Amino acid sequence: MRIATWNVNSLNVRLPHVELWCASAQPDVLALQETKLEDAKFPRAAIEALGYHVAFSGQKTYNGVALMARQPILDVVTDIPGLDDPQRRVLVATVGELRVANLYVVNGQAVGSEKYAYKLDWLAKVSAFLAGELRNDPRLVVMGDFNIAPDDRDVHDPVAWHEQILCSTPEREALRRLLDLGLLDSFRLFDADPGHYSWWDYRQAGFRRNLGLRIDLVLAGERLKARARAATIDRIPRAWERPSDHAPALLELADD
DNA sequence: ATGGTGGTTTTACCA
Repeated sequence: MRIATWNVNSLNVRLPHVELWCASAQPDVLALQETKLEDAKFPRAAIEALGYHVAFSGQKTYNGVALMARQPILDVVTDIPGLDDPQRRVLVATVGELRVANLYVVNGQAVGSEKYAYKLDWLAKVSAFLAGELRNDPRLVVMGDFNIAPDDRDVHDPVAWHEQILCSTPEREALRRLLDLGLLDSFRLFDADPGHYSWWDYRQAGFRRNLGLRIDLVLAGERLKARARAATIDRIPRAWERPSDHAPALLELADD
């Protein structure tokens, strides 16, 4: 089965991109971030017409997450105990035998800012919640826009980004603590090389010049490791007209 | 050169 995550930066604008990409990539599970749609305006019928079940947690203008799946989506959680947060960034659900967490991690704006403190606090609380999920069922996949490049291989210019937002040591340590619960960065099961990115800034012709970061991750519970067959980033939709600034990241799992 | 692009209940804010 194919599991994917994609920050679409407005599903209103990117619905045709999602339709086109699903037709070719045929993901069985697709986590979307930055839908930027309140639930009453979510294009449920258009997604269902593609042959998917869908669950969503959105708000006007900012944030918003959704989960599409070929199989029914059950036991949905969008609010985490101890994190009373109007920002819609989390959707955890059961899809077949998998427990799936879709995260739109806080960007953080700048190291040392109020939003940075919120990011680190958010990561600690979400990680504590996911620790419980992993204890319940280690067939957990945690995917989304992490807004953290795990290490310098994931950064086009590690000198320029040194200790900057998305790359700072406290952010990387927060991600490490999440991984240490028993999750694997699936992309790194297959490719240890630098130069693979999932996000390119719209500014400065970032994509054309390949000035990217790998911040969109599919983390797999260690119990899923033996079933992992491939982990990739599909850059093709980043080159389409009026693209999202993110590319989809995928994990292919063999059947149990 | 402290900018730049793109999205959104837009002339500010977020990424």
